[in-house]
Amino acid sequence: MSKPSIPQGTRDFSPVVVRKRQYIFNTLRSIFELYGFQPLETPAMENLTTLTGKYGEEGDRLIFKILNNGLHEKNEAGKEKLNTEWNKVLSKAYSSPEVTERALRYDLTIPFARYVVMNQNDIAFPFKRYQMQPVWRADRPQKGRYREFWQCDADVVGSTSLINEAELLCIYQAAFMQLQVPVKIKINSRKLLAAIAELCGTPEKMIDITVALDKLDKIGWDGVTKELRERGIDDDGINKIEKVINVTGDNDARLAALSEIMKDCAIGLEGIKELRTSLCYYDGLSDKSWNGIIEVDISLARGLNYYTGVIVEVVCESDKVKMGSIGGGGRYDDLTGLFGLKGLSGVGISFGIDRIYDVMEELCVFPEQLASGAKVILLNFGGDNEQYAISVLKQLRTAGISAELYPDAAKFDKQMKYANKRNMAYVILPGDEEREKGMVSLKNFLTGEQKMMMLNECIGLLSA
RNA sequence: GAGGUUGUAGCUCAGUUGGUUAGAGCAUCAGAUUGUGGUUCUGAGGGUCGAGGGUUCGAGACCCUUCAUCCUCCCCA
Repeated sequence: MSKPSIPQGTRDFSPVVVRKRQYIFNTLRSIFELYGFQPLETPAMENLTTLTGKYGEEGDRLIFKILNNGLHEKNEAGKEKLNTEWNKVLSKAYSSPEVTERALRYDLTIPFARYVVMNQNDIAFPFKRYQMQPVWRADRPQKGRYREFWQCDADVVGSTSLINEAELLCIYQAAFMQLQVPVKIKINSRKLLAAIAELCGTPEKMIDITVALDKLDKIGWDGVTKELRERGIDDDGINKIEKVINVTGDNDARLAALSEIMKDCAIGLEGIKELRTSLCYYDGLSDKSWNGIIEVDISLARGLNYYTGVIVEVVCESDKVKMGSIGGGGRYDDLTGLFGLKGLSGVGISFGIDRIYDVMEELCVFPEQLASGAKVILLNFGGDNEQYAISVLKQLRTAGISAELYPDAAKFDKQMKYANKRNMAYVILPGDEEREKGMVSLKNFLTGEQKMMMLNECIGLLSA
């Protein structure tokens, strides 16, 4: 049995799918450029030491490691050493430079931080970059989760201004407006979550509280209560958290109510002030014709530990589609500190390309013309007619018309069927009669209409 | 890391309590049709039933092992 296959959790993208994906990429790219972001690409592989320890214990296990080449060339002593190291690698989540020194990138953020640190002398800060590349995780694939998937990030480093937060919100707005995906943008601040932990009298349990709160959508308040208890929060604390997450009304009302609850908590007030300022800048920058909403959501936590300020998440708001988060991001105060460059603040957002694709497919919002391929095909009647077809083909392409010639003088029926399957808009039939008259017959494949005409007229028609 | 699902033609899948030579649709190729496509009609090719072992007179079906696959939990995007 030698049926071909592809590795688990990877996908082929057929022509139509690639066109649709490129439509998403192109849309996002043009928006990033409009906002002054610059493109960046980094290698598929990084040094393993760059990646390990950055994603937590769980994350480290999911890094795809690349086997060193030249493993067989060791001398006797080397072989023995390699053998012991190899066994260690096999027995647990462990890595050894003897066996592996490189790994596939796990996300775009750490390579970006690495790039910034390496090029700090050349970069003009604040540095705004966007990056759209595949990343790899040795995770167990399941629905909507792959071992190779694309991330699309936009970050600003080297500025603490909340104008950046507002601009990133605008980018989200513009992107989902253009892609015609109805969304809600949820916004919160890690400082408010820290304030909650402080209110509970357990500031050191902020991570526990955020992890539990993050599940509110999934497991409901009862589930969260249970989880909070397990994580060592007392009833008094839980009551306070309940009070905070039950704050309702529009964003102004929510923030006002929160500042009342947190009036004695400096970090909470700071978080509220930041949210107010960000939303104020956003108000000045945003497109008022957008019909989505931005909502302050105190239960929004985001999994990643490195966020320190404002955090956002985008969820699809259509009745027709059930989909979780399709984007998210936030501010992180010291990401480059991991590589020795301290005090550089950054804020970034990410688009979940694969999920956005699924949502758009479900909502049927891809432009229709993406489906068609080349515009016109010339049938091949062989002999002199083939020569004639080639001269016509050349003139069409010179005129900028996407055209192709059926390469073999196959049966007429077969060529027509091919044209049909390829979704061609037009067919040109350069046969004996056309060649002798120096004309072409152009058939509109949608209407079935066919007419013999001069090539110039044909080019004019196809250029329209 | 834990639990479950499914492996039969290129693709999607039928296949009865275990019973002769394993089927269908789609796709491919040929013909009806030598310059008019999507619809028809006729015919053809194509399978070590994921792999290995076992039970049986007899296994695609039952048992064991193994590999692959998809899904759920954990975690994440």
